[in-house]
Amino acid sequence: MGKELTKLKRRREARKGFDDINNKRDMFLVIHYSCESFYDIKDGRTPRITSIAIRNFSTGQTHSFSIHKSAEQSHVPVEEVPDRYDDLERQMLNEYFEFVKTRHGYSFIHWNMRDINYGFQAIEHRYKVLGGEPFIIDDSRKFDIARALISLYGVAAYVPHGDFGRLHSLLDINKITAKDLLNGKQEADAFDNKEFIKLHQSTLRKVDVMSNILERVLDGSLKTNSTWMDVNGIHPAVIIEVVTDHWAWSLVVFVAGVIGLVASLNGLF
DNA sequence: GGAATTTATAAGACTGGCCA
DNA sequence: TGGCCAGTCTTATAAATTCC
Repeated sequence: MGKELTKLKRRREARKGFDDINNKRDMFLVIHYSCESFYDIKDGRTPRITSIAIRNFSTGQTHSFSIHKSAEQSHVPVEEVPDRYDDLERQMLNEYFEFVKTRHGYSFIHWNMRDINYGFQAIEHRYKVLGGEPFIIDDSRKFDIARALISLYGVAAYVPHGDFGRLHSLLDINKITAKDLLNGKQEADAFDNKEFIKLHQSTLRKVDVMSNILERVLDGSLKTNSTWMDVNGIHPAVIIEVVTDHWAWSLVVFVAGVIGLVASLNGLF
């Protein structure tokens, strides 16, 4: 299969994924989380999780888990939070995994949460480090909206990466207000400055804007830099590959060959 | 800002058809 | 049969992408 056809296939799969979400909106949860900077850790441990937000795509009800919330529940003053990071992070992740465990049949819509560096595996790993036994969400219940958008609109065309990632660029293009929303660097700085409420609000805001973007994809109103041809996968190369790859084309060539052979034999005899 | 992963491109190896 | 050429496939490398 040619590369244009592969892209076309991915586009169809992404579209099907979005259709599934649209048909079962109440069974999808939008998830995002914040953590320490990936780069500033010197002792080799993985970055701490600072807050997690999970929003029901249908109802908009949002559950959140954060270090500062855990601190408040345990009556730990903000200035003492760094000394109690392990306890508070563990408490937050206890709540998170209890929540996830009770969401049978739900699927999770996420933005690039796909590896041990940043993703579900990273959260599970942190919980293990803190002595917990994580509940593993099956990969079939995860939908990476960032990848799906690339499949749907094209990797190069749809939105620039910009200084703060594609999510921020997408918000700019669609004029979605980014109030309270921090970029990665700002989130890392907020953690260093113990601004946990800011971090929490940013995470909540991100699941909100992800829902907003998803809603626009489903109703077809999302603005991107992609052309109509990019979105619909109509290019001369695609047409050529469809024609040459399709079994019907082979059949046509075969029949034409037989007819030609018969005609030439008739000419001989 | 770091590093792993993904994607795109280039280069080389291989295969099959054609012709002398 | 051997050499040449074109097309295809595989591998290697480079560039882009990604998260906080």
